[in-house]
Amino acid sequence: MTTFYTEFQKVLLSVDCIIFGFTDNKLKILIGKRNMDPGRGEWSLYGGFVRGDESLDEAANRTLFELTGLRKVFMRQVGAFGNIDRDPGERVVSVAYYALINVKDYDEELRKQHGVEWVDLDNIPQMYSDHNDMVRRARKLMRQKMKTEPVGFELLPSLFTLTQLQRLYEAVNGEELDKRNFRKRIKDMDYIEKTELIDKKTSKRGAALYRFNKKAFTEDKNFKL
Amino acid sequence: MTTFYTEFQKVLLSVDCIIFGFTDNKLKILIGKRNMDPGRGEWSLYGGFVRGDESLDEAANRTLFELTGLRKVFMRQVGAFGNIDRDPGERVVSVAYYALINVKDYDEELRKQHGVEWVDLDNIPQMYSDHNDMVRRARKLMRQKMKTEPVGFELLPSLFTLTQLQRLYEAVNGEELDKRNFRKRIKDMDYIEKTELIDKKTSKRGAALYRFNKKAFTEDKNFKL
DNA sequence: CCAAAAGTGTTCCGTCTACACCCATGG
DNA sequence: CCATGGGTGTAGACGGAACACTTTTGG
Repeated sequence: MTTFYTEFQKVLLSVDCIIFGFTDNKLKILIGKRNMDPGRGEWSLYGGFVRGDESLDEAANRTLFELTGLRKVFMRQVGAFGNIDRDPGERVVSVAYYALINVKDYDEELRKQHGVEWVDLDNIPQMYSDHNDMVRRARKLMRQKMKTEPVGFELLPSLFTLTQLQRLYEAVNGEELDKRNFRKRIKDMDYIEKTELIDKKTSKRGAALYRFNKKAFTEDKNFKL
Repeated sequence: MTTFYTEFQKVLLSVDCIIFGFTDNKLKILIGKRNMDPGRGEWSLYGGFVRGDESLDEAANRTLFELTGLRKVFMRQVGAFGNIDRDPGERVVSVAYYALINVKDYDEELRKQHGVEWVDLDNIPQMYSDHNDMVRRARKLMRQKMKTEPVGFELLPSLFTLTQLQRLYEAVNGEELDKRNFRKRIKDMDYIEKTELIDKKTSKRGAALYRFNKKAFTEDKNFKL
């Protein structure tokens, strides 16, 4: 391979993952304490370096897989973070990605092994470098996406109750929603299908379980929640 | 400076600018033919490499300045583009930025010297590498921004007529708007101020010139157009 | 039998949309 | 005097918001 651009400085590239989950009616992200220098011991997003044989998206997916063992996760780029001194060592530019996962799909043992935990989005500690900025921007994008595209289901089990779904949207929007209005809107979406199954865990009466039918949802339908 | 991360490959970083302008009632972007290898002669965005002593935002602003001589331009990051083979030479990861400028602020001589031209957004030729993707994503973000924040004025002279403003929004939305409804909405925005000045260039009767008062606009006002 | 969550419609109000005519002036 | 773009109000449709009671059943 010929070297065309010799006169410019090269930099290290990393990816950092903002991994959203939903438990106890709250939005959370996965963070842990750094176990390497620089910044050892500080709270931090999970990340990794981009290898020469992979694209940025691939690096992000691989990194997420390393941490969670999950594939085919919904992921989107947040953006590149490239302030000169963002990393106290040498220059590292990082590309942040956010991911939406169902908390129950993440094995608790594996989570502990990696030393990461679910932290309430409204209670994020001071983190290493510019990681708080990354989370802020990721959250904004995620919220936007949730409003206009049916991606919330990525945060729930494949079968869910309408109350669960409502609590999720309440957590995202940061405000309570009217139950009847919410359910009315859901009823209009034929790709959110009621099943015959009943969930008895959360109430004595039992709540109908619903399922998101990805195939029935086509892009042209305009989603609003 | 200590080298902490030795085992990872470094890459070249560039920025590419999607520079939006508005003339002849159409949205345009500035593109030119590449005058360097690889890809010499192909249509391309204007870009440059990121130096060791500047952040990504600074690199983007510097690059835009080199091309246009303009400072303090509205610019936003589009994202990082990092497919392995996006550059036929060695690996280059590029961070795209979009900018909104008033076409008349860009000196025609300077433009010609750089060999770039205003090309209709709906008529973009095949471009070098992934530049068409960058434009697509930039356009999406720009459209989104224009709908929810008062940034359209960046594309217009500081004094403008309501018809100009309407044509701009029509170009962005890709559909005609009702004149009376449009003007009604504008009237409700007290930070779009009518001046005593009259523009006689576009009509015999003359049209009132308006001005956007940045100070009068506060973030809490929710903008919708 | 009662506590606790599930489930279900209607009315009201504000917002958006559709729509047509007069005005001022330069050529 | 007429062609051209500038400027103005109202009525009807639609969609979103507010709101309370009945059902089921495990303990």
